[in-house]
Amino acid sequence: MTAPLDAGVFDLRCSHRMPIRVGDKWSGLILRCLEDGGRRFGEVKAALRGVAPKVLTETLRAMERDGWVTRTAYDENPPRVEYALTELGRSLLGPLNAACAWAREHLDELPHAQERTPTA
Amino acid sequence: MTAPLDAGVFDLRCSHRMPIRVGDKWSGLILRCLEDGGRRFGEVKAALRGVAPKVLTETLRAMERDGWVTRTAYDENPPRVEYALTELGRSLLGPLNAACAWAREHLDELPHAQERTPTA
DNA sequence: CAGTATCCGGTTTGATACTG
DNA sequence: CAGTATCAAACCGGATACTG
Repeated sequence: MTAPLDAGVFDLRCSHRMPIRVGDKWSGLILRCLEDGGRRFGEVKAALRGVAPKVLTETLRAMERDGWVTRTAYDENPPRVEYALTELGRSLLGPLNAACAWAREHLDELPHAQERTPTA
Repeated sequence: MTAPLDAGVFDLRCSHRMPIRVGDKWSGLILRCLEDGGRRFGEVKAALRGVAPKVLTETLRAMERDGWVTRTAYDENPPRVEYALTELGRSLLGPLNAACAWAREHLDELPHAQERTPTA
């Protein structure tokens, strides 16, 4: 099992707000959540502070449909479900890192960086 | 003056629909419009077939505020306005190209590529 | 725990017509 | 030509409560 996700993970890896995003509001962040290994629904939800369970489910299902993540449900009680990146999903980390690198380098040049929509 | 924009430009450079986008719906496309030099409002509008003038204006103004493009109005009649990339805006082409490269390479692996929301 | 079911509000995008 | 004004719709994204 991988280390628990630090709640401040996104502040550490790359700036939270960026002018480039993957798909919808949460997909890029979820990619980051899963890059070190499979995570449970609750883990991802906790890392994405504030996301509604409905929205998280929708996003994860969309990513599953697109072949970026796998969903594995274990028949236990209480239930346990694990999400993990596919090879395809992992390949998205390349362009995502390029975007994060750009943000780290140029974010301070954006006059209105603080008001932009939240992204990955 | 640069060559007129081919109406099919986006089909040639990289696939029109991508899982990564810049900012809002049109910003990435506009970046592509301007990468070969300044363009007039009407040129960009024609290349982005179907965009409402209101939306295009809003998007261009937002990009201007963020320091990605410059707007130059010539006091002529009929009026002429030119939009061009700044150095900062040009630097976005790096990550954008990384995203386009990803799309070219993996788009056929996306089960639902056709139904995704339009992006850059 | 891992979701569904509802309801809801705001932002985003658009169609259309008009103007300096 | 390069926009603005107005109106309308769609589309997220979210709050909250509930369930196997």
